[in-house]
Amino acid sequence: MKLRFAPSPTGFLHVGGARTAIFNLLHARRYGGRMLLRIEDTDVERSKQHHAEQIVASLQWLGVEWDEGPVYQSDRLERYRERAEELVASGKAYRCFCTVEELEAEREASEKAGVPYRYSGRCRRRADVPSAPHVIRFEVKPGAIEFHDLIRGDVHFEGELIDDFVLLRSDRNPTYHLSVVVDDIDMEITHVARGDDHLSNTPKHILLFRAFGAEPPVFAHLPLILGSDRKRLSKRTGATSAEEYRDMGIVPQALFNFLMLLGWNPGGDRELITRDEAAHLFDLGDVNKAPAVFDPEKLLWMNGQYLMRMTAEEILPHLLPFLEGGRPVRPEVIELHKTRARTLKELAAQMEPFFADDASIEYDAEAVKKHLKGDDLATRMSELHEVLASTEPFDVATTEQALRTLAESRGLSAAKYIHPLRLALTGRGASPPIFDVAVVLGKEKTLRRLQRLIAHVSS
RNA sequence: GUCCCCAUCGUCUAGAGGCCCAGGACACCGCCCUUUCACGGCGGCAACACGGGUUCGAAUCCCGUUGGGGACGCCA
Repeated sequence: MKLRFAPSPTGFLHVGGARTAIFNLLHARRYGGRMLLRIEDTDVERSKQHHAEQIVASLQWLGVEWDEGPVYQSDRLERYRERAEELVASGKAYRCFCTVEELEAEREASEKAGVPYRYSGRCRRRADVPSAPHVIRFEVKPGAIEFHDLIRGDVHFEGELIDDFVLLRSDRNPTYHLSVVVDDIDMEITHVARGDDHLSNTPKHILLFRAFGAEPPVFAHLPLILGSDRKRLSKRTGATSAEEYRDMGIVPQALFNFLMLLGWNPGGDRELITRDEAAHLFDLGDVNKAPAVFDPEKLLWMNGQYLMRMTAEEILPHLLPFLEGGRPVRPEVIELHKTRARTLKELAAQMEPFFADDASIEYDAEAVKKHLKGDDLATRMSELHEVLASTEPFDVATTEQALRTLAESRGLSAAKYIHPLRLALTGRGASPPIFDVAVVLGKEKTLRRLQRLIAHVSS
């Protein structure tokens, strides 16, 4: 068994493409098959090398591995020409000398007449004049074309409704139909899992496989991923590329997991599942037929679930790009925040107070209004400073005990000390448990920041 | 327009004739935990598009309607 993911390098890795890659990989892994990465760059106008590189990088980031490739179709142009000529020689394809202008005129005329356009086939019997510019077209014979799709079931098309499609363009470069089929034969692909949008191309491909005397592979057409507008996911309704999700702080494992669940589920009520676990359960035949709407909100939730389950060491390499100037981060700081963030970006922002200079802590206006009040505030904080200064050891239990004892001795609630202390240490109204914060910050910084708050409220 | 496909809570889905007056998850709303914020726990809101069949019995099978999507390139 051998599967392939075959993106065309005309842009970034689209999440729809990413899911196709994931499903191909999972099916291959499940059945001990191989996975090929093939770059379909036969459209010289639109294909760009840097896009190919970005796609490769995105797949690596996502954790989609391949056993062969990447193979570039642009390296195999001669092979496609050769095979197209074979079909001409055997009478299954013919040279068409119609110009693009002529064809456009025909198309327009049909549209005006309100009849579905099909190429007239008028070049079919034309004598060979190979020196003049021409394309090579495949002759589609009437008759039903049927195939079994792993996801769609039995599908059938009428040959009468299929155009004589172009195999080789006038610039001698192959079209998608030719290169895909030639490659799938040469590379011994057994299963083709691709987007639904290719369903209507499949009968053409089957005809080509047969014309080449090859057995068509098993097909599986994946339903599309829709945006919240229920149309093909597009920029209009949100981020569409894997890169964008990486840049907003989504961890690759979470995106992989989320995408995998669009149209498939591992059974039970399980939702959090790793790539390697899914590799034991996945089957293309279990994929849903209906298209799925991409819900960014749920992806965020899932990312949060991954963050809190990952160790600080696992998070760190992903987090680094979100930290200013590659600052050193202690694992304890990550541990303190990872259950509170849904993205790496949020995580980095929440960790800010731990990197900041004591002098650069800014007090959140709303929190100030709420917690920095009372005539005795300065006194309270001074006493707290005094108590904490003599607290030994400076650990969570001891500092907490010290603060509570002080509060009790003054007949005040602990909150009267805790909230201002949080403001002093983080500048914010919300943070991880304050004694954890103090301990991770260390006695020195804690006292300095508290001192600074006292100065602030005394002035 | 022509061809093809799809149809369970707002969203992702479970469901392959009786186990379902439909289960889980996200989101939302309560409550609990917590003198913050999260996490977590408990509870709530919320769906079988519609109409005909078939059957003792239909979310599940068939037909139609409606709605949605995709494809109709010398793009992939």
